[in-house]
Amino acid sequence: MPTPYNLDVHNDCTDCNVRQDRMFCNLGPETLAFLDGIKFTGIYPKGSMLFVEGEFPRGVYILCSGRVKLTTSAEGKTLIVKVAEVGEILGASSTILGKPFEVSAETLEPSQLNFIKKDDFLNFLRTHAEVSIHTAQQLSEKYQAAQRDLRSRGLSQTTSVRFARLLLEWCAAGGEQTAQGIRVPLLFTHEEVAQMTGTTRETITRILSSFKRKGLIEVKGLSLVVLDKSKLEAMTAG
Amino acid sequence: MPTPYNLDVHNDCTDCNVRQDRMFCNLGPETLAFLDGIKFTGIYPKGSMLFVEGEFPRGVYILCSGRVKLTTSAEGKTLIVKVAEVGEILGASSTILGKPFEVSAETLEPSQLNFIKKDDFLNFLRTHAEVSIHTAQQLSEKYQAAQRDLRSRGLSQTTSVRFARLLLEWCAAGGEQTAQGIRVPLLFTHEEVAQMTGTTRETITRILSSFKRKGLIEVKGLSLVVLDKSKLEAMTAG
DNA sequence: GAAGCCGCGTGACGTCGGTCACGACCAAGG
DNA sequence: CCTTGGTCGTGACCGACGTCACGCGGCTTC
Repeated sequence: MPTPYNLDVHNDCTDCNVRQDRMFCNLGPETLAFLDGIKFTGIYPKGSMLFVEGEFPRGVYILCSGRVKLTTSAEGKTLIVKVAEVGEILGASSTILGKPFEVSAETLEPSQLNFIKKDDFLNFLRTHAEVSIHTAQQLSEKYQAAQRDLRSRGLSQTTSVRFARLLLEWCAAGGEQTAQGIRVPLLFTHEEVAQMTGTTRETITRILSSFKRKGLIEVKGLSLVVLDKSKLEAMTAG
Repeated sequence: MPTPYNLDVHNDCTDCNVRQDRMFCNLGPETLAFLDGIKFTGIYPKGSMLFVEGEFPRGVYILCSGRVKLTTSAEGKTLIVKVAEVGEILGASSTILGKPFEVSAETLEPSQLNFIKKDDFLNFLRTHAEVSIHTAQQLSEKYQAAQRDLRSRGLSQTTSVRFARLLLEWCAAGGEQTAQGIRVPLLFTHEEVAQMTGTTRETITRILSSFKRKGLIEVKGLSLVVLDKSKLEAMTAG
């Protein structure tokens, strides 16, 4: 059966095959059935704004497939806080606190998300301890990730180090070991990378050339090869 | 009855008078009684290390009175991530995830904390939905605070702006309105302020003098008077 | 009172990186 | 064919801030 955007749609949380450890939707059968009753499944094209910074939350989204970038902006500049992965819950902290969103969420590719209305979600938390705990786990992970980012920003002054760290994250997430080194796909433009590391496009271009000159990396078409991972790691440590 | 460090000790959570909205320990009577059964009250002098970055969590602490600073360090430098207030729970995210602490916690003054062992805490979460929800709320607030910090660091390049933001936070938290302006106590050394804003002691000294020269603030002994709050706000916005 | 130590003020210097400006390259589309 | 728009590369400039160095005042400790 053809689906919009060639997306593999999961209609039923109960027999969803992508549920795994630590994902929000990895719940017991009774709880999943309840979830099926309150969720609204939606398919979104690339570039959809799920919610915008400053807006009051109407509910939470669970990312079933695709990628979503979380950003915050001021005076023209944008900072990409995080790129959410499958299984994450988006907007939970704001919904729980009833405070405006502190980030905006935009799909980077066609994505499937389940929406849960605010009151349904809060009630879901109250009545299912399991869900509260999963939510607490997700929030803990987000908190720790933010913490690591803060640390990286606050303690390592140079942009090169932060970029090296980002490269290593890419290796860990989507790296493919080859003879020459680890190949990672280039999923972002220099501009976007700049927004992730909190710098400018020009600086990213310059750091890339400097890394190439030093023999740390190589760019081959649409992918990047990390030639000397250990040197990158040495940079981020020292 | 004299107590160590002249601290007003709360032995019994059930009739504790400092519980308020949004604090972790603001719970129903049955839940509080349960909490009383699993907690260990401790009094700590100034400078006690409650836990250290990298260590595996043995449990969580609830701050009953006093102030605790949360820090992270690398290569000699230290970043003060946050100063915890009464009612906060410390170490929750690491304990929930079973991952090592990503920050260190040190008392800034004599403080009372209740300790809950890891297994007791996790069981407390599972059996009391109310507690899970409170924990999720606390984590949401910490997450949002970290988010705001990240935003401030990533989008506003100048240190003056971040310092202005910190000043405004102090006004909101412990400010006292007077004829000339808002008086806030100077609770930290320049070095500590530098560690909060991610800069050096010298820079803080210079920014302070520059703010004085511009007529924004005045230092009177052990307190600081904000003369022109609106100008500070204008800085942080633009 | 002398000798520390600690927190603070300030000057000189170097550098990382933001800003501006311009040109090359590639795709889409009239 | 030429235009338009987006991404990438690179050079020139300069301002903010980290680093080093030193002096000063106050506080403990002997």
